[in-house]
Amino acid sequence: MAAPPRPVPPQPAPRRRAPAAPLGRDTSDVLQQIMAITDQSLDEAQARKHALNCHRMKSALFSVLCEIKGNTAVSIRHQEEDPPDAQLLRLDNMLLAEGVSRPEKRGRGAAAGATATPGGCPNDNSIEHSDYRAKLSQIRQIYHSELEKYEQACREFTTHVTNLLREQSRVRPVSSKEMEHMVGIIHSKFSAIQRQLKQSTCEAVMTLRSRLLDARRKRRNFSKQATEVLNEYFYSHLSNPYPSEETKEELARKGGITVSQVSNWFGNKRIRYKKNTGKFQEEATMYTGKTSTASMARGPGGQPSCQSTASPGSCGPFPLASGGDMVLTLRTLAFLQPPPGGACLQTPAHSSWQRATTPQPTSSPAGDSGSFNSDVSN
DNA sequence: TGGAATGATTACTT
DNA sequence: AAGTAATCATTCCA
Repeated sequence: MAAPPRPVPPQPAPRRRAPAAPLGRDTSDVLQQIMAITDQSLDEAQARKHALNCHRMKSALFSVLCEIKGNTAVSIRHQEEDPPDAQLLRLDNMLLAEGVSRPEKRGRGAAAGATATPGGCPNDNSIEHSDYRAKLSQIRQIYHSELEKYEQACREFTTHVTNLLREQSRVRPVSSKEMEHMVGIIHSKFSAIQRQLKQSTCEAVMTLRSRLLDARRKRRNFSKQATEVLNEYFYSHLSNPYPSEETKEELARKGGITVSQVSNWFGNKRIRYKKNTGKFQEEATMYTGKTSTASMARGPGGQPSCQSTASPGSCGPFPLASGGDMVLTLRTLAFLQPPPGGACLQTPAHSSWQRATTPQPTSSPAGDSGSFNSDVSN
């Protein structure tokens, strides 16, 4: 087998001294002049450039440069298509989702955040998120103006470089591929800047979100209506303050809050009540008075949604401090007679709650030793 | 302005 | 999965 042809070593680019044989003295001079341009001032260079353009050997020089270029075969590093950058894609998606990268639209903006934020009535959301929307709008404006600036600068610089290359192409061979390559480099540099812009915009949006949309930070006290509804249920089911899912839904609807807020409220209430029963006596009295009045007005069985009444023999832990609950007391008395077998027909009360809230004689500010612990719904 | 009240979150238990 | 207990973060009020 014949040995593969040895690659021809690239000829060194002509430096100060031109190859003597094929080129004459004129050409050598011209080349020297070209090389010297880099050491000259701008004005000198311009003058020299003009002189070169008008030089009688210009076309000869051009063809020589073409030949040299052909031989040295300066390969334009093939600019492989960048694979779609995952991080850039994420940034773009996020900016799109936040309504930053799309043109501003009325009423949009924080919608994603608003729907994700639990709690509060819808009005609250719109009021609280208006601040967010305003700030997001500012971010959007800055983002777009910066983006526009970068694009403008990119266009100008590309034009400038292209013109420069076109002009140079009069004295040296510049292929369209080279031009494209150069333009590609410029674009990739500018897109790096744009990525930076996108990154910082995303960070700004994230900060804004956490500052203005974080549910815990935007805590609002429930409306009086909601608190009343919840307290009424709580104190009227003191022996077993564990509303069912359906009841929670109903309470949520009545109070204009979410089911999870109802759950949170009952969780907090149970804990805090258990921890400091005495502190809640006044409140308990108030609500048990209210609900008993209401139930008297409604008559027996007036609370269809309250299915988790205390079971007989596991009466509510607290004495009814207020008067006006004669009916309740009598009803409670009735419950003191355990049914045959003593079985609980109702939802089983949570034993831990009952254990923990077993009435302590000292915890009753009313000191009414004659009254019975009662769940008013009984 | 400080402390109490309160809604939400989190780690853990049942 | 629902509840408890501790804690956080915010709001309210004297």
